[in-house]
Order: sequence, then structure tokens, then C-alpha cells
Amino acid sequence: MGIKDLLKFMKPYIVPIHINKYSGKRVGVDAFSWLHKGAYSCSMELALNTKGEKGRRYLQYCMHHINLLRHNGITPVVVFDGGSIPCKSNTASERRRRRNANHALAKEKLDQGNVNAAIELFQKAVHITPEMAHQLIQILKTENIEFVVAPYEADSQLAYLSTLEPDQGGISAVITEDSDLMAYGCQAIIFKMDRYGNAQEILMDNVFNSLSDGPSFKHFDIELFTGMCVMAGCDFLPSIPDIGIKRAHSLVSKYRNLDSVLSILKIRKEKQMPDDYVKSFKKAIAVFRHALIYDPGKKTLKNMKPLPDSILQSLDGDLDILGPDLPTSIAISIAEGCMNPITKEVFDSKAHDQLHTSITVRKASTIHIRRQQDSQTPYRNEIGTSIFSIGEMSEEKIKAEPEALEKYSNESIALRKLLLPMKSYKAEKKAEDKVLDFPDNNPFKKRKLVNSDAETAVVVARTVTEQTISEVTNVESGKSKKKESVDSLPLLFTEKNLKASIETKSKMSGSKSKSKSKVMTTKKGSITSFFMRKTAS
DNA sequence: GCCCAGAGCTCGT
DNA sequence: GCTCTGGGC
Ligand SMILES: [Mg+2]
Repeated sequence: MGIKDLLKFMKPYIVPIHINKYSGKRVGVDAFSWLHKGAYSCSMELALNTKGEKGRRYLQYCMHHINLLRHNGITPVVVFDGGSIPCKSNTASERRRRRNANHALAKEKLDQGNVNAAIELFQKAVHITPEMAHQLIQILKTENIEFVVAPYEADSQLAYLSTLEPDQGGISAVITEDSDLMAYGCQAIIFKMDRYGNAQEILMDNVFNSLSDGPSFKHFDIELFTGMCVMAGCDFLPSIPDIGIKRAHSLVSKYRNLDSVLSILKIRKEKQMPDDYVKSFKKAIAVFRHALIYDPGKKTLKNMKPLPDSILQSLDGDLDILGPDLPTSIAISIAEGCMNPITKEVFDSKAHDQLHTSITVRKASTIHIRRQQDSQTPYRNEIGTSIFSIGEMSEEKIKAEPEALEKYSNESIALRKLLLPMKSYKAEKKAEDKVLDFPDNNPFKKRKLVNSDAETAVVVARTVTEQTISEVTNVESGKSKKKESVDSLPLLFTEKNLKASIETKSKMSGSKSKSKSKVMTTKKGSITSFFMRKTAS
């Protein structure tokens, strides 16, 4: 969705250029734009997962555009989307629903022998998978082209990179199709680049100088501009009825202060404004200013801009809306293209060897939460993932005291198996016949069984070796369930509308952590437990 | 004039 | 993701 009507509104500031203007510069690329356009050249092959060269035309499309940049003396920095942040609007799931419907229709037409009709429908089912991104990354690696997979939105990652100096890994401009880049405060943005390098550019310096015709931003700064964007309607918050880009701009121009505008709106639109609008507004602003991004220099996650205490308060301590934090090793593996940013599975065993060393001493426990759909709240958590760290060892320490690694080895083995793709589980199953280390009930598969419109939700907690989940309490009834030892028994909650507090205790480090989650179960309760046998003999 | 909802389109022969 | 269109006020 981007910012509603923003591109049209900013048209007076958009000028045609040729990308050779950026010769000698580093320029960021929103990979999604090109992957998505390229996918139209082979929609059927992608949908049917056809083997062969035709199904890779989207890669040719991307590489053509990337090579065009290189031919013009530009150093491309390709940025991929990672996971989705919790508070994004449900238009994404709406789109997915339409795509799936079109995919099914396309297959019917194909069975009837109507290939042209099928292709038309397959095109309406086009979508980008992490695997497709991974395929492009493989090429970028061999071609020595810089890239990074953002922990969450590519937009914020690109905006962050454009704040850095070129010698610090920064970029001079961003190529994208998404107006959100303006709201994120990106200085130079290039839209609609065609196959010859013709494009349209906007420079935010020109916007704030407001020398050309069009809406004036003379008294705006980037904070006010972002406020205008949120007010006009963005992915994180729908606008108040009858407030569009024009009125948002007028209000911000007049009062030059976001709190003042919000007060005025509260009075003027008291019936139309949701009770929590101001709170949601501040949260949306916080995402545009402080989203969680990957710092390629330090190889760690951080906020796009440092998080002041004042913002922390307006978030109610809910930092997850900026993107849930991830262990550093996971973030690195994702950023370097070794790990699926959504499922957290490694892409292949070869990539697994390239994983950061400290990953071997981490424990992963993922909790998938699908909250009850609640029309009153604009924020909806679809899936949340938590990965708990139980300890870290530097490469130096491992070399100095290899025996120290021993105590982690069980976990290491378990974690490797956890992270390996499903193929490997199946291989083990065959090799060991009926004796299974891992039953064939991958929670990631189960997640797909959960309907996107299901009113209820699944929580699957997976434990690896030493983790214990000591107690699950039903807050409403006060009843609690205790688990003496769950070394090999993760929990599955099948009660309906369970509101539970979960205490997690690490045997290895002795540290305890508590977490509370709203827990709901599947409608049909058809999910079975996931077991992981202790690997210690 | 402005907002909104809906429908069509992104490749390439 | 964007753009165009037509209808509402
Ligand atoms: Mg966006």
C-alpha cells in the first residue's frame, strides 16, 4: 500500500533522470520490486515449480537490471525483505488469499487444456518466496555483488543505509517502487527505473527547500513529513475517515506540531477517531523512525535511530512492533542469506556450514502465536517468534578451550537438526526406518494448516535438550498445569481461549526467564505434539 | 477539490 | 507495490 496517494502528491518534485547520474556511487536496490516484476516472465513455471531454465527468467530480469547499474559505473547494494513486522495491515493476507484462489483457478484451466487462460490466472497468483530471493542471492554471491537481507522490512534497511557514508557501507540513493521510503526519511529515491536506465528521482532536500511549484514543505522537517504520511494512511495505521494526503499536509503545515494536529483532530473528528488512534499514531511514527535494522559494519541488529526513553514510553514497552529482537547469530545468518528469515530454517546444508560460529551454542525455541482477530485493534500479531539464547562462545574461546565446547555439543547437535531443512528429517526417517529422532510433524508444516481466517490460534513451543517449561497457568480460571520434566516433551496447548503465563528455565546457564502470552488453540484441535528426543545418550 | 473503493497491472514476443 | 476511474460529498 505504501503511503496513500503520496507519489501523486509529490509529483512536482519528481524529475526524470538516467541512472548514469549515479556513476561512481553506491546505490541501494529494493530487491522485491525487481523480483516481483521479473516473476511475470515465468509465472506458470514458478507456480508449478517447473524444473529448467524457463523458471529462472525472473533471475535474468533481476540480473539485467543489476548489470545495467554496473555498466553505468554504479556499485549496487541489493536489499531483501526479511520477516514481516507484527503491526502491518491485513492487506498482505488479503492479497495472499486472492493469489491462492487464482492459483487454484489456473490449475483448473490448465487441466482443461486452456493454457492461455491458465497463464493469465497464474500471473494473478504471482508472489515472491524466500526461496526465490535465495536463488538470486546465490547469483549475487558468485558475481561478488553486495547484498543484505533485512531482519524485517527492506524499506527501513535501505533508509538506514542511506544515512551512512559510502565508506561505512552507506548508499547515495535507493531504487524502489515503494513510496514508504519517503516516510522513512530517505534522501534520494529513484522510482520506475526501466530496462534502459531511465527513471524518476526525488530528492528530499528539494522538497524541504520547496523552490519548485507544488505543495510547500518549507516549514517541514522529516519528523513532520513522516507525521503527514502516517496521517494520510500507511501500512501500520489506516487514516481517519475523510483525511487524505491533502488534508494531512494542510493540518501539518498549519500547526507545525504533530501533537497539536492530533489534538485538533480529536476535537474535530471525535466520532470518527478511534479511541486508541493517538497511541497507534505514535507507534506508527516509531516504526518509521526506529525500526529494527541490521548494521552490516557491527554485524548486529539495532534501531534505525537510537531509541529515546520518551518513545519507549509511548510504546507501552512493546518493542516488538519495531520488529522482534533476534539473537545476533540468527540476525547474521539471515542477513548473509543463509537462513530463511521467516521460518528460520537454513536454506541448505552447505549454507549451514557458513553459519556464524556462536550459533552452535544457542538454543532456539520458537513460539508461533496467532492471535484472535480483533477488529477493535489495528495491530494484529500473526506470527511471533522468540529465540532464546542460553550462552555464547567466541571463536577464540573455542580455539583456546575446545573441551568447553563439549558441554554445548548436545545442544549443538540438536540445534543443527532443528535448523536443517525438512528434507534432512525425511532422510533420517528412511535411514533409521521406524526409530525416529524426529517425528514427521514439522511445526512449520502445521502452521500452514492453520487457516488465515481461523478465529483461533496455535501455540507450538519447541524445546531443544535442556530447556524446561515449568508451568503453564490458565489466568482466567486460575488452574495451572505443571511439567516436571519436559526435556523431550514440548508443550502443546489445546484448551480454548487459554491465557497463559509461561516460565522458561534454562538448566544449562541456570538463568530463568518469564514470558506471558495469550494462547489460543486451533479450531479443530487437530494439531499433535512435536517431540524432540534428547540427543544425549 | 478532495476522499474513497474498486479494478487492472508489473514480463515480453 | 502503483495507477486510473468514477462516484460521493
Ligand atoms: Mg513498504
